[in-house]
Amino acid sequence: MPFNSQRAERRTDALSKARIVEAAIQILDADGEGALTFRALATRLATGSGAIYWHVADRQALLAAAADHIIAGVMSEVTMRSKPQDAIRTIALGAFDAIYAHPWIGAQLSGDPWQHAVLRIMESIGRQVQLLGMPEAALFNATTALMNCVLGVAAQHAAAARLPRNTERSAHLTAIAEGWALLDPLEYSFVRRLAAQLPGHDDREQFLAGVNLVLAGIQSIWF
Amino acid sequence: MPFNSQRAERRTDALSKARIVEAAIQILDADGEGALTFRALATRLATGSGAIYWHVADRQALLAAAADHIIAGVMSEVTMRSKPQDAIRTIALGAFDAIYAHPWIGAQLSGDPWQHAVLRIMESIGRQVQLLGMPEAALFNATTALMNCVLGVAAQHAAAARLPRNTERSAHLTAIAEGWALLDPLEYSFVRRLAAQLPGHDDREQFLAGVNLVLAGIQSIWF
DNA sequence: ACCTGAACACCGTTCAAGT
DNA sequence: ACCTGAACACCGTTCAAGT
Repeated sequence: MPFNSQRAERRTDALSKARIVEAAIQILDADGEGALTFRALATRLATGSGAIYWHVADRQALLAAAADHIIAGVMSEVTMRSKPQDAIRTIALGAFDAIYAHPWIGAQLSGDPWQHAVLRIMESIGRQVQLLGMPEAALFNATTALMNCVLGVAAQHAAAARLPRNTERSAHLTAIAEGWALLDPLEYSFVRRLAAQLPGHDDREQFLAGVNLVLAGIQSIWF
Repeated sequence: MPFNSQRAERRTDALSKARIVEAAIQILDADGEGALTFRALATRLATGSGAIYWHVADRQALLAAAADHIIAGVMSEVTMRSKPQDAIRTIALGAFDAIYAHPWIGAQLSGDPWQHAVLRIMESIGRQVQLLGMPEAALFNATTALMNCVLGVAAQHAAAARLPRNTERSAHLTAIAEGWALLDPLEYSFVRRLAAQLPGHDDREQFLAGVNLVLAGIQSIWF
């Protein structure tokens, strides 16, 4: 019993949205999106599965909160002193690294680009786009185009996010590469040509090239 | 009994992958991705739920086949006589229209960008990019950037795809707009500025502007 | 206010049994 | 070869009952 009943006794192990989200992230990182069940989560938190619903609306909200928690951390770390183009690259790479480190975020972001985590990224990027000083109507287009780079990598990692572990994920990638090699050489000449380039290819570099391509487009259209 | 036993008697209602995919598309179009269950599909096909597994590996393969069926139709309709930039716009708009008409395709494409339907689009776009005559190493970047536009709209429609009907989808959009209006004006100044622009905004035009932005970037970097 | 955990209403997938 | 449909092993979510 607390001797001061005005300040509620808070047990260290009391349930809270923050603790639930933290546990969810651990499960997601360790075993992928499929492993996040309310039963598994309840077991990890040593509680009943129904208790989670007191703090979180449903599974979708839980995933959104988990993604938002990580994206919020990444976006708050980004400090801006450089010129807008560099800042945009930094923000985009921050999002890329978050998706790369937590593939389930890829599935989550690309599965619902209206969720809070995506808005956070868009706000960060959009502010820098504003600084470029283009006409109002163009802001939307430019920011969306940059967001597409982020949603693109998000999608690329979405499928892998459902697999449980890194070892199985690399197997998944080689399976994809093999699938490409089996495509009809005439009907899929271009894809096969890309497939040949795939082994020595750096995801992050490729992502940055995409961002730079959009930035170049912005530059050439409005400046 | 067929009087000619060499040519197999084919009952009009015989099960086949094509018929299954067709029925699946009807369900998906009518009631969204959530409505596509093997039980519902079996009922519509007047068969047992297990029978479907004889023709389709699993639910994921069924969705991929459904998406591929529609994308294949769209891509084969695209005839190319114009210059590559125009052809790219035509292909991209074809993909856009398919996603717009069948939002579940959005969820499907963005959920797994290594599936066949996506490769189809990439092949079509990539061939035109080749015609632009840029260096080999740049082909990958340019095509991926254009694919990002497609995956971007795909993602934008992914969330709506889970809702059942058009009426509920428009309610979903206004709910999103209201959510944006409630965001902290200081922390989300940019997003709120965009939200104001949202009502009089044309998705298709916006999409095309994104494609043009990337095309302009390609032009300015390599030509 | 917050937590418990059994119960409900579903799923995808499998498989012995049929034709 | 192809189909049937009950059975299995799960889910998310609810809710009466507890503290």
